[in-house]
Amino acid sequence: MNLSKRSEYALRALIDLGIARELGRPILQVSELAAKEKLPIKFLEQILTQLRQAGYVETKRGKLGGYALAKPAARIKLGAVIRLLDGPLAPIACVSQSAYERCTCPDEAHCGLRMLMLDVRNAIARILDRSTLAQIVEITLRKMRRDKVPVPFARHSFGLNDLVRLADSKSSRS
Amino acid sequence: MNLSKRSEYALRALIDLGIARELGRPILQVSELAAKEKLPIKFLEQILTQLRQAGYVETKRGKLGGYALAKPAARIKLGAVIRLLDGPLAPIACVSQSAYERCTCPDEAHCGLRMLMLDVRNAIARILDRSTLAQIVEITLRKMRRDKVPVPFARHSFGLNDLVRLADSKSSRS
DNA sequence: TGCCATCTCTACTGAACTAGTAGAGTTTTA
DNA sequence: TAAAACTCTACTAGTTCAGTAGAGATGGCA
Repeated sequence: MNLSKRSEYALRALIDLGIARELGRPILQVSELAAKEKLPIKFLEQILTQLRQAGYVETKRGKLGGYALAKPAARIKLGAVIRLLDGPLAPIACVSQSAYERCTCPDEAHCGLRMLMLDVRNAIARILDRSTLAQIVEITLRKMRRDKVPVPFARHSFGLNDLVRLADSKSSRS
Repeated sequence: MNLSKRSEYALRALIDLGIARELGRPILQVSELAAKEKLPIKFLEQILTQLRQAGYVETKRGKLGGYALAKPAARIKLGAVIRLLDGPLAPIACVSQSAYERCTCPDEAHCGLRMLMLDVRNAIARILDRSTLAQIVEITLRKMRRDKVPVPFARHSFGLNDLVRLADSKSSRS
């Protein structure tokens, strides 16, 4: 019943992109994402490429480039993301909707194991196919604000980039 | 979200043993189990050994030996069997009850991914930790009888063993 | 007693998968 | 034009999966 690291990192990255957009920073760089989640940068890059090819994110190349969500967070279903990276949600192929395969049991209609696993698969799919990135982002932000935890990617939380930008604007004005 | 073959075969075997006991045949041989489910016999043997060590089945060695459930089917929780063979039910370690491990995210309490996966883990556990072998066996048998499908391991479905026994009893009477 | 069917235990293995690493190449901006 | 980003392809060490193999122990029966 494992979620692979690929899927885990993909979801973390999407959630971060969702949060950042919500806070007015639509584009994040791989290095930022990797740093925040402490992920190997090259591996994350690969995953983001996969997400781009599937239409979840879009990229801006060159200096000041980065990744952004390619569609509204409300239209990104988390189940679909996991299916993309990890394959079917179902514990065994004979109860998969997206990748059904007959199993070796003589009579599916009277297979106890199958009935059980169908329940499990439906329970998983009910959660994952209903929840959208927008929901997760919203809940996360609400919780953080309620608990007065500093929100990541916020404009007002100054990072190195902000300092640089500030210095630039000052020097150009002088 | 995969169930390994190990777990799958273990559950199939347990269900078969449960059905067989219900029909008055408490002991089955590996060869019978393997034949019915079309599983590699040596692999199944390994799995049954594991089930024995964990106290789910007991064995009778020697001629006419075989495997039987070691406790009432109502006391065998399917979640526990899967945990034994496949490890924790949770998709990621930071939401596992049985094998919790901290993950790399800075703040678990405000991790969106964690909230989602906690939901998934609970949904899975709710099903698997509540359902017992007895339930599965009962449902399976009821369905089979309702649909008039021949029930496996039944005494009245004559196999080689029955013929032998019949021949024996006849010759002893004559 | 000896035979044979059964379970037991340990070791091995090929294939696939996982979680990366490496590095040269392309694009864009300042 | 240099630097900072993304892009693409290839490679890999380690682990897991799904078995296979075979010698050994045990118990029932003739």
